Amino acid sequence: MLTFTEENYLKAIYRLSDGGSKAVLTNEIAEIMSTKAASVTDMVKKLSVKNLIGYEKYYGVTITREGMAEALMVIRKHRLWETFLVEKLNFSWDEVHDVAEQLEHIQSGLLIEKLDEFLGFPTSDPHGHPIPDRNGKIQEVRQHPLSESPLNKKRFVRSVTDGSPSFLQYLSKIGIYIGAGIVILEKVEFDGSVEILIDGKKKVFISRDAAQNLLVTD
Amino acid sequence: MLTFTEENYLKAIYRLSDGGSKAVLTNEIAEIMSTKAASVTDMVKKLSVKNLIGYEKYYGVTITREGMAEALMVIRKHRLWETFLVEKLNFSWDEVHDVAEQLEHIQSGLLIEKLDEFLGFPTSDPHGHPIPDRNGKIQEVRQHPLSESPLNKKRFVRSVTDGSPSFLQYLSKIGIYIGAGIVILEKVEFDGSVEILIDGKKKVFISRDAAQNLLVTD
DNA sequence: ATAAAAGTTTAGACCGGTCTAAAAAATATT
DNA sequence: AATATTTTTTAGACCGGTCTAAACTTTTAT
Repeated sequence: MLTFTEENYLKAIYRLSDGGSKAVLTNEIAEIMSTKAASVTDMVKKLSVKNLIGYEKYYGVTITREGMAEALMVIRKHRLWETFLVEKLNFSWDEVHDVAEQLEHIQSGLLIEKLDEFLGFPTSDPHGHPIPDRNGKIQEVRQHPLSESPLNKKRFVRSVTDGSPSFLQYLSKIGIYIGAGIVILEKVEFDGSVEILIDGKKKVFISRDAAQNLLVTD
Repeated sequence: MLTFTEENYLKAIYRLSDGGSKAVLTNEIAEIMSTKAASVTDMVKKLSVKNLIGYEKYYGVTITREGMAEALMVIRKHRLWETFLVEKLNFSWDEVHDVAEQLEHIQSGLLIEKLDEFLGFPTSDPHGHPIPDRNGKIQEVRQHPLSESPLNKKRFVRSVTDGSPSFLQYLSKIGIYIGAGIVILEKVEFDGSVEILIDGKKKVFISRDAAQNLLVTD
C-alpha cells in the first residue's frame, strides 16, 4: 500500500519518463512536484527500495514495470473521477483537476470498478486523455498538434497538452471542445498563428501556442 | 483547513459528547480512535488552541460551536458519500463505511453541494442516519429502540445504532431494511428476545441485542 | 485518612515528509 | 587539462502525528 505522496511521485515520474521510455532527472521531478531536489532524492531512495523505480546516483531515475502499473492505476482513477465530475455532477472541464487530484488516492478496488461501470466504461476523460483499463492498458490513438496539420483538412480535437484552467476556459469561450471539428484556413508565417474554422461555423484566429497545445486526429 | 486526523478527532468527540451536550474523557477518545491516551492529549491541546474544543486538564473535553460545525460537515460528507455508494454504485449497506471514511475528507465545497444535488438532497443515509444540511442542521426524528415498542403496534425501521458489517448482513439476510414495517408479536421474558412480523409477511425471532440496535418510529 | 488503583499528562523518542546549507560529482568553459 | 558552474546528494533539522515509560492527579478502597 502506497502513501498519498508516493503515488504522486510515481505519477510524476511516469509522466516525465514518457510512459517509462526514458530516465528522469532529480531536478525535473522537483520542478513539477513543486518541491526541492533534496526531498526528491530522499523519496527516490525509498521508492527504489520498494522496486517501483530504478535509481542510480547522479544519473537519474527509471520507472519499473511495477512502478508503472501503480502509476497507471492512479491515472486511471484520476481520469475516471474527472469523467464522473463532468458527466454526472456537471462540473466544467476546468474545475475538475484539483478535486480529482484528491479523489485519485482513495483506496478501494471495488469503488473504482463500480465507478467505471457506472460511467459506462469510458475510454477517455473530459480532456480527451485515454483512461487505462483495469489492467493498465491504454488505448492509444495517434494524435498530433493542430499546428502540424495541413491546410483545409478536417481534424477532430482529441485532447489538450496543457490542461490549465485558463487555457480550458479560453477554449470554451471560443467554442472549442473535445470532439470539435476543425479546419485550418490559413497559417500566418509571421507569428505562427492560424485561422481556423470550428464545426464549419465559426472562424477564429488562435496563437501558435494554442495550436501546439491542441491535439487532433484525422 | 483541518487535517485528515483533526477531522477524525472532532468527529469522534462530537459522537462521544452526544452532539455536544457532555464532556468527553481522554480514554474514551483513545478507545474509539484506536490510539493511545497520550496521543489524544497531544491532539486535544492542538484542537483547543484552534478553538474547536474546550480542554481542561484531568477533566476532559467539550466541543465548541465551531468544532461542532466542522464535525457536522464531516458527517454530512460521510453520509452523502454513503448514499452515493449505495444508490448510484450499488454497494450494499455493509460495504460502504470504510470507503466513506476516506471520501469524507475530500476538500471541496463545490463537490459536496453538487453531490447533494445529484442525489436529490437526501435527508438520511442508507443506515437511516440523518444527513446534516449545508448549514449543519439535522432534521431530528424521535426514534426508539424496537425493544421498547409495545406488542402489536406497527413500527418502521429508521436506523441502526451499531452499523457493523456483520450486523447489517444479518439484517439483510432476515429481510430487515431501512423502512421495513415491523410488528412485535411476542416478547420472551426469559432472554429478552422478541418475535416479529416483517412487512406483514415474515415471522422471525431476534435477540434482545438486535432489538435494542434497531431504531424505529411510529 | 491513608494507601492503592485508575486515569491522565509529560518527557523523550521515532517515522514520514520536508527543508536549508554544505559537500560531492558531473558538466561546461577556457 | 585545469577551473568554474551546475546538478545532485548528504547531513542535520523541523513538523505532524504517534508511541512508551515515567510522573502526576483523581478516584476508590480499606
